[in-house]
Amino acid sequence: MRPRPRPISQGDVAAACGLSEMTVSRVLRGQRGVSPATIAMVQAAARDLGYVPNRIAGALAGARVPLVAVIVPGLSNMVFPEVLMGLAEGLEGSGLQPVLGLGNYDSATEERVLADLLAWRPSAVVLTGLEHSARTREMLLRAGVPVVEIMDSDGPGIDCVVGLSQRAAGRDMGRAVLAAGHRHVVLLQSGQQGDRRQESRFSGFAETLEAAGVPILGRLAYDGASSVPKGRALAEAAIARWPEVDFLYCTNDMIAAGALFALQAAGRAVPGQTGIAGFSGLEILDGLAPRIATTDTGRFEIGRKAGEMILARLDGAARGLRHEIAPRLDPGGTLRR
Amino acid sequence: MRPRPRPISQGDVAAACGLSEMTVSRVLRGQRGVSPATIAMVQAAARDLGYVPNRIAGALAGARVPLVAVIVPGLSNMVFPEVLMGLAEGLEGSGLQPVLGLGNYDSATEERVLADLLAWRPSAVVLTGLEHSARTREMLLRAGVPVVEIMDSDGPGIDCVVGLSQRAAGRDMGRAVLAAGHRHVVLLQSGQQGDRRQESRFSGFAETLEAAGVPILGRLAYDGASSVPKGRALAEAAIARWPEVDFLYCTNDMIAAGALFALQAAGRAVPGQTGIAGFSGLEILDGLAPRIATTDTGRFEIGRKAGEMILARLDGAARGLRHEIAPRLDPGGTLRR
DNA sequence: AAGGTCTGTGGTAACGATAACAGGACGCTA
DNA sequence: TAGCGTCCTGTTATCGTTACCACAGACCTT
Repeated sequence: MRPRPRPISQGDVAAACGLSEMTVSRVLRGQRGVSPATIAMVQAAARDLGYVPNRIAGALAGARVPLVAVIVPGLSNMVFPEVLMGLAEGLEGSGLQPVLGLGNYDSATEERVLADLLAWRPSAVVLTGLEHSARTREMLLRAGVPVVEIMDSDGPGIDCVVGLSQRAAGRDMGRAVLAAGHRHVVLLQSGQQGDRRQESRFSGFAETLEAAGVPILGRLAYDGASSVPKGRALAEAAIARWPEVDFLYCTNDMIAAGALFALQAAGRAVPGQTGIAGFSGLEILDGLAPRIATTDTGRFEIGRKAGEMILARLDGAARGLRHEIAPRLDPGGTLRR
Repeated sequence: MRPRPRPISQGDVAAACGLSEMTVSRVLRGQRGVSPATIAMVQAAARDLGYVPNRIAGALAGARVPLVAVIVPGLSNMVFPEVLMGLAEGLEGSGLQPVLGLGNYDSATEERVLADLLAWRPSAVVLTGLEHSARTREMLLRAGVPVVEIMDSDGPGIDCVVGLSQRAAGRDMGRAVLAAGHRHVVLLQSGQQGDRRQESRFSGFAETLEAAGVPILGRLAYDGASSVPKGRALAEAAIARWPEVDFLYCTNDMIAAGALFALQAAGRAVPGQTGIAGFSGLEILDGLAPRIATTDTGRFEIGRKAGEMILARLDGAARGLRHEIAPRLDPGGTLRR
C-alpha cells in the first residue's frame, strides 16, 4: 500500500476513532462538552497519525484568521526587529501569527504590501507611523479589523495607537541641550522623503531652542539607509561648514556614533567643545565612550503593547485605544556638565 | 440600506458583471482565454467594489498556499533581519509571503514553532542551521515541501542548503592570524547551548592554529544575547587572566567591538599588542577605528539565494540543491602587519 | 411518571475560491 | 452545408474545517 498522497486530515483521525469530524474538531480545539474518554482517544489517534491541523481550512470555515499583518518600513536598523520581538511576545499564547510585510519607507509600497496582506483576511493589522495614503486608510476601514499604529503618537490614529510623542522627545532633548549650555546646534538628518517622525522630533526640538532664542545653525541630510560612516561624513561636513558648532543632534544613534568618531578624529573634545545626541537607544551605543546621549524609545515595549492591544480589541475592547510610551532621555556623556 | 457585514467576495463581483465566478477568477488571476472586453469589465467592477481577493479560500481550493515558513533563532543581532530582507528580495514578484517564526535559539521552541507554521501548509520552509530535533526532521519530511536550511553548510541537509562553511571560515581566520604572527590566542564565545555554527567555526580555527603548533590559550563564554558591553567585560576578564594574550577571536562583531573598547581602555595597542577578529561583517563596524577584522557572511545574499532556491524547487528542480557562500575575510586593521 | 435540563455526539451546510470538464458561438475548410 | 477547431464562458464538485441545529439518553424535579 503506497502512502496517501495527501496529508492526514481531521476526517482520517475521526475515521480512526470511529467518531464524527465534529467531535474530533471539538477535542482538538479544546472545546468543552466532550467526555474525557473521547478526548483521550482522539488525542492519541491524532498523535499516532501525525495529524497536523489545517489552519487554512479552519480559517475559511471559522471566519477568524489567526494572522496579524505587520508592516514595518524595513529591518535595516535594529529598531523594527526589536519591535517585532516585542510583538511576538505580546502575541505569545494567543495563537496569532504575525505575517511580515516590508514597506520600504515609502507609502506606495506600504499600500501595495497592505493589499497583499489583507488578502489573507488577517484578524488585525499593525503598521508604522500615522501617515498613510488615502487608499491605505480606506482599505483598513473596509477591512473592519483592529488596526494598531505604532511608533508615533503625535496625532489621531485610524484606530489604536502605541507610540511616543516624537515632538515631546524632541522638546525634551531641546531642553536638555539648552540646560547643558549648547548654543550652536546643527541637525544631522535623514533625507528620507516625508519621514514624519523625524520631522516631528526635530520641530519639537527646534521650537524649544528657538523659544529660548537659540536658532538652529543648520541642517545636513544624507541619502539612503543610516550607517555609522554616513554619520561620520555628515559630521565632518558639518564642522567644516560651521566650525563654531557645539552640538550635533542626530536623527538616530548610528549617525550619532559616526558623528562621535568624526569629532574624536578631528580632535574636538566631546562634549566640551561639541556635544552629540542621537535617538533610539540602540544597544550598539552601550560600549562607546563617552556614551552618547539619546532618547530611548522602548521599542520592545511598543511591540509588546501593540500585541496586548490587539488581544484586547479582539476580546471586545472599544476602538481607539492609545498607549503612550514616555520618551526616556538618557543624557549619556555627550551633553556638557 | 446598511452596508453588508461581509467583505466583497468574488461572487459579488461576478454578480455585478453578470458573469460567473469562474470567469472573474480567471480574470483576476490573469489567466489567458478571456475576452478583452470581459477583462476590462471585471477589473472595473473589482476596483469599484473594492474587492480584495481571499487567499485563504484560494489556498484551500488550489492546494497551493503561497506562504513560506521562515524560522530564525532570533532577531536580536542584525544577522537575521538582513537574511529576511534578502529573502524578501529573492521572493519578490513570486506572490510568496514569508511567515516568520522565532526559534529562540533552542530546538524545542523551533519544533513547536515549526508545528504551528506547518499548520498553514506553507509551500516551503526555511530554517536556520543543520541541526534539528528528530521530530522536526520528521515533520518536514512528512510535509513534503521544499526545505532550505541556511547559514551553515558543514554537513548534509534535509533538502536544500544555502550557507557558508563555518569551519572554513574559522580555518581562514586561523591562517590569517598565524600569518599575522599572533601566538597567544583566546576565544571569546557565546555560552549558548549547542551553537553548532560557533563550534564548527572555532574548531576550524583551533585546528588550524594547533596544526601550526599554536595552542589556544583559553576560552571565555558569556550568557544570553550578545552585546558590546558583554564583549568588553569578557575581554577585560581575558586580559586579566591571560596577560600575555595577543589575539582575541570573538564569536561575533558585537563582542569584538566590546573587546576593542576594552583593549583601548586598558591601553593595549591594537593590533600591535593584541589583535582582534569578529565574525559576521555587520555594518556597525564600519565606523570603528581601527576597523575590526571579520568574516563577512553574505547574509543578505544567503536570504536572496534561499528565496531563489525555493522558486527553483517549486518550479520543478530536484531536491538537494546546495549553494555555498564563500566566507569573505576582511582583515580590517586589527591583525598585525 | 411526566416533564424538564444537561451532556455528549452527529448531520448538514456553509466558507470563497479553483480544477476539470462541458458546451455554445463563431469562422474556416472541404 | 456539414464538420471541425478555436475561443470564450458556465456548471459541478471539492478543498478541510467549523457553525448551527438536532437528538438520544442520563439525571433531576415535583
